[in-house]
Amino acid sequence: MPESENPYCQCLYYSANALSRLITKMAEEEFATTGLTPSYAFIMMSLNKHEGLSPGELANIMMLTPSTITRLVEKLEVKGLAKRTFKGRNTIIQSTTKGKELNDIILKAWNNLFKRYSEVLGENEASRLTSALYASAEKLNKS
Amino acid sequence: MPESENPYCQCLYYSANALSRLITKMAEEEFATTGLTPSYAFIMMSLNKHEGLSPGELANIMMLTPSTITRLVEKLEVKGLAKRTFKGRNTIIQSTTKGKELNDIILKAWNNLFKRYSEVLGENEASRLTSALYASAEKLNKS
DNA sequence: GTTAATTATTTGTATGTACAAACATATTAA
DNA sequence: TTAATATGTTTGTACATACAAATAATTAAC
Repeated sequence: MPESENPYCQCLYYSANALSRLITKMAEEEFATTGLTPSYAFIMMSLNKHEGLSPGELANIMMLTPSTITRLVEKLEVKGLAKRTFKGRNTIIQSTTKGKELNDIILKAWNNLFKRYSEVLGENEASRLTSALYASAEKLNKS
Repeated sequence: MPESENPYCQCLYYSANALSRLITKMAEEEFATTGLTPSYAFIMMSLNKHEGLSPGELANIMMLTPSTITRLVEKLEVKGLAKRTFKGRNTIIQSTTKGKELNDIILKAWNNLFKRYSEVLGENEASRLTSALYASAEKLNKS
């Protein structure tokens, strides 16, 4: 639909969600090689980078809520990619051997995703858009 | 988290989704006065503007799938805000009197949403970001 | 040292969204 | 005119995510 015909195109809520759905679909396609959907893949990347993270830390990194992290990690445990150890009121989440073995494939998929949307949007435009999005998310997060 | 510390801030998937969740939350707060969540409010605005839309048309306007539209409209029917009439394989969705009465409140909420995020991001920056998002969504949609 | 307040995590429940399959109708081709 | 194909919509099912409440554990206050 051409911009002039869409009454919602000047609404940040509408446009941000439209883009989010499209890029999520593309990410799902690219991460399919890993057997994971993007959220899970991002958590695995974090766990493979840092040896032991709490749900709270992971929630911060991912900009998700702790309860969502719990839900996602439960499923990674079932797949044998992550494990939790409970210590008092704290939980430590770690990648398993199987999880670490996945890392290269995940990074490759992530890179393919980057290349794919950069081809559609142009590398500079994609980069500019991403920075602007992240900066705005930071501002909204703090407001 | 400062940009330099976040390894995902240069990923469009990550940033777009982070922003999407934040702006959706803000929109939910602003549209709360209407008794509707943002998606429903947008559908009502469309129905109040065009006298009779098919699920397919509505899906196009909203950049959602027809099945999602069916689901949303079913609930608007339960609330007495919309009604469907079936004609052959086609469906026509219309706003009810009760739905039309909501229009002013919805438009006011939408305007408040605009003002609120413009205050946080700056009106120019918000406007630029929205245009860039919409343009990119269009490109991805066609690719 | 016991009580109160705070913090970290998980659970119950709800919601928006999509995909694939199922229907139902319309259109085209033989 | 029947058979084959295409189109529009709805249903079954699944998933990521969040909120509010429940747990559990730590820290602070008296």
